[in-house]
Parts: sequence; structure tokens; C-alpha cells
Amino acid sequence: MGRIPCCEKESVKKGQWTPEEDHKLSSYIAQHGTRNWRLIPKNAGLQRCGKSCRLRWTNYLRPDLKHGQFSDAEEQIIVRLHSVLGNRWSVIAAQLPGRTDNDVKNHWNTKLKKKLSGMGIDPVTHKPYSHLMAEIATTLAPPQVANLAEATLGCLKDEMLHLLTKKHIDIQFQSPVVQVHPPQPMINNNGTTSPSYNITSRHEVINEDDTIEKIKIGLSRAIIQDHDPNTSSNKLWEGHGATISGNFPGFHYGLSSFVHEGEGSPWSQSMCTGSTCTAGDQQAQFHSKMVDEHGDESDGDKEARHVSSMFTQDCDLWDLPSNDLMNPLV
DNA sequence: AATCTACTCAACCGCAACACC
DNA sequence: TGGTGTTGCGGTTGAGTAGAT
Repeated sequence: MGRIPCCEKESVKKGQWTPEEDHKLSSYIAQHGTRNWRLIPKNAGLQRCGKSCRLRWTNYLRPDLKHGQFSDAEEQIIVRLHSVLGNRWSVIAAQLPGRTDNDVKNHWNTKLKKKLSGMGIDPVTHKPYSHLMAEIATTLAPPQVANLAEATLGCLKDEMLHLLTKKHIDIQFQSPVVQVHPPQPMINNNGTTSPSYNITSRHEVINEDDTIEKIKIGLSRAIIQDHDPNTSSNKLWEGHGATISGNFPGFHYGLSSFVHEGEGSPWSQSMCTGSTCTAGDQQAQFHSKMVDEHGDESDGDKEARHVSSMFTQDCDLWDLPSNDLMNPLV
């Protein structure tokens, strides 16, 4: 006893749809509607599975669909909703007229995840990587923290080198502060402008090993400082064979590494104010709000309706061109 | 010019939820 | 109430393509 297949596998065509098939399906649905997808391919004269027809219709042929690039505003909505709802693409797509869950999912996986990662934000939790590392560090003993810093640096080094070699950014390190200047308009080939980040310091030459060492120390300190913000010059981890002072001026990592202090991305400010990301709180608030207002109601449409009430803030534009973003650490 | 690599996105698959009997 | 068929959803795959080497 197995599951009944949705169609006769042998006689069913797979793969790309031809214009002729599209036309057959469209004209059949225009006449008869979309009731009973199992019968539609048979009646429309298509050698396709009903499921495949439904997918083709909902993701491509539906006349109300919007094709083409996602706007900044749409991206903002996706990111904001994803921070609260997670991978519930259908609910997110319901807030974007003309977009399908498949569109949203693809756009997230191919573009938005990378953008967030490039900004130092974990696309899963929507928290800065620095906070995640700090959270992990709270569960570790000092030697393990050092290992974590080491491992993290391995990733950061690769990402930075990748960025440097790919984009030829003039990067020089100042010990231990790395300054990233606000974006300067850069004229693109098509005549438009995009912000260009410039990272500079007082040192002229990159000494990779030296820099890595400095970052390593800074990262260890930052992790510990994040763990206990009240400790500034206290001796930490005493009794564990390691003593690290907490005070560490000027070094920022994660999100702050990519935006000039005080001039961070408007998006990042709205999502992660100051040093405390609010995404988790938003999720908790949203959840409790849903439960309070609707009991155990779980109907997708109702949920989607109430999700729209979350948009009380103006949508901010992305401030980083996707080309300048690094590959995700995820 | 040929090959390789990375990226995009349409389509597929399996599972869960829902509807109906 | 349980069984069966249908629909919807999210994860994943792979063909096509653009850019790099």
C-alpha cells in the first residue's frame, strides 16, 4: 500500500513548458476555471500532471502576476516579514501583490540572504553575527572561546580577501580600528550611481598576519565584552588560566564593521537598533499578538491579513549594492 | 574560442493540511 | 470518525545563461 500517485507517471511530460502548452492551459482555465487540477490536463489535452499544471498556472500564467525585478520596497517587506515569520513564503507573498511564494523564496535564496550576510546579519535569526557569537561564547569555556574566535577569523579572512580581490577596494587597517567611510556615489556603466564603500586607515600596507592577529585579539575581547557589557576593565575568566581585559575601544565587528558608526544602514537601524537586534522580540511580540487576538487560529489568510498591520514604518531603501556584498557565512 | 564557474529561476518532489464522503 | 482524494506549501534540483578564466 503506497501513496496513490497524483498522475500516471509514464505518460506525463516533465520539464520546461512550451508556448503551445501554456496556451492550451491558459485558454482552458479561462473557459472552465481551476477546479479539479487532476482533470484539467486531461480535458485541456495536455500530457502533464495536474500538479504541474497548477504550478505553471499559479507561478507563471496567472494574469495578475508581476514579472521582473523586485523593488526595494518589496525587498524590505520580505526581509521584515521573514524576520518574524521565517520561511513561510506563502504568507510573505500574500503581502506582495503579483508575487508568488516561489518568486519570494527564490529571491530570498539568491539575493536577500547574501545581502544580509554581507551586512553581517545572520539571515536565519536576523541577528548580527556578533551577537550570535557572543551568545555562543556565553556557553563556552575560555579556551573554546579562543577557538571560536580563531574559526570565525578564518571565515572573515576568506570573506575579506574575496571582497578585496574581487572588488579591488582600497583597504588598509588601523590598529585596531577599521574605519569604513560612508558610501560615495559611483557612476555605473548605465549612467546611474551606486554607493561605493571605502575602507581606510593610517597604515599603508596590509600585513595580513599582523592584521589577523589584531583582529583575533579584538574579536576575543569583543565577544567577552558583549557577553558582559558592564565589565570594562575587570579581569575576566579568572581561575581558568586565561585573563583578558574587557575594555576594547573602537573595534566593531559583524554589522558595525560594514557601516560607518552613527551612519548605519537605515534598514539595519530599523531592524537592529543600537547594539541590540529586535527581530527576536518582534517575533515574540507578533506571536503573542496573534495568540491574543485569534486564540489558536492558524488560518493562513487571516494571518496574512494581520501581518499587513505590521507595516507601520516607512520602508527604507537598501544602502548596499548587491555587488559589494560578500558570500554568506551560512 | 573553449572551458569553467557561479548564478538564476522554473519546475519537481514529498509531506501536511484540508475537504468531502 | 476514519478513509480517500485534492490542494497548498516549502525544500530541493537542474537546465539555461552570463561572466570569468
